[in-house]
Amino acid sequence: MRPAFYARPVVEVAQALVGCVVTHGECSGVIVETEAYHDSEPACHAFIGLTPRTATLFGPPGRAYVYLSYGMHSLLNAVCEPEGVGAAVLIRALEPLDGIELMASRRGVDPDRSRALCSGPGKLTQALGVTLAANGGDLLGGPVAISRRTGRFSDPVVQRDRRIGITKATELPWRFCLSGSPYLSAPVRARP
DNA sequence: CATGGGATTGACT
DNA sequence: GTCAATCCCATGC
Repeated sequence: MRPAFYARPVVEVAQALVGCVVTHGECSGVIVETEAYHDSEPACHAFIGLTPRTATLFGPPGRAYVYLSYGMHSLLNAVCEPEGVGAAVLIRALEPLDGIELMASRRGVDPDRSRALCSGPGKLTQALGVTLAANGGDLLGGPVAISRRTGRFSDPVVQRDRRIGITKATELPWRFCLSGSPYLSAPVRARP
């Protein structure tokens, strides 16, 4: 992935990340679901401005923004847009690729139930072993890395939907899913 | 320093 | 469908 990939409008990057591969150690998976967040809308942590918590979001693009949700789940984001703009793409679900045994053991589920491994933003970080320590790391070459589309994910069909689990700016269609994937955190909603 | 709110998940009715 | 676990951090006194 080139550095300029992330220095674009966050909604564009969110769509472009579907089909890319996230790797941490021996574990990896194909991104099948993302959401975009931007400091211009209140669902984004960066909406409140620059604070210690949001510093990573306003920093250079191509870094990992990892934060703790509900006191127990680490959520992985890719920081986007030029430095000074607070924007990131939340990685919401993966199709498991490598290290499935290890991911299953971290998740405490049967390895045969591969759809239970990474079908949610909290699940995938637990499966990959990503913690708050990854916050601020370089996604191009860091411990947590994202690489470009290959094979059958080279030219994915991506569906748009509204974002999940938020209470503000719920009308924005900033969720992106790999069409027909059985590894999503939730089905794409029917068109209104 | 005390308080309250989550970009979630899994267990349970 | 409902609900609690659990903790970082922003805010307010």
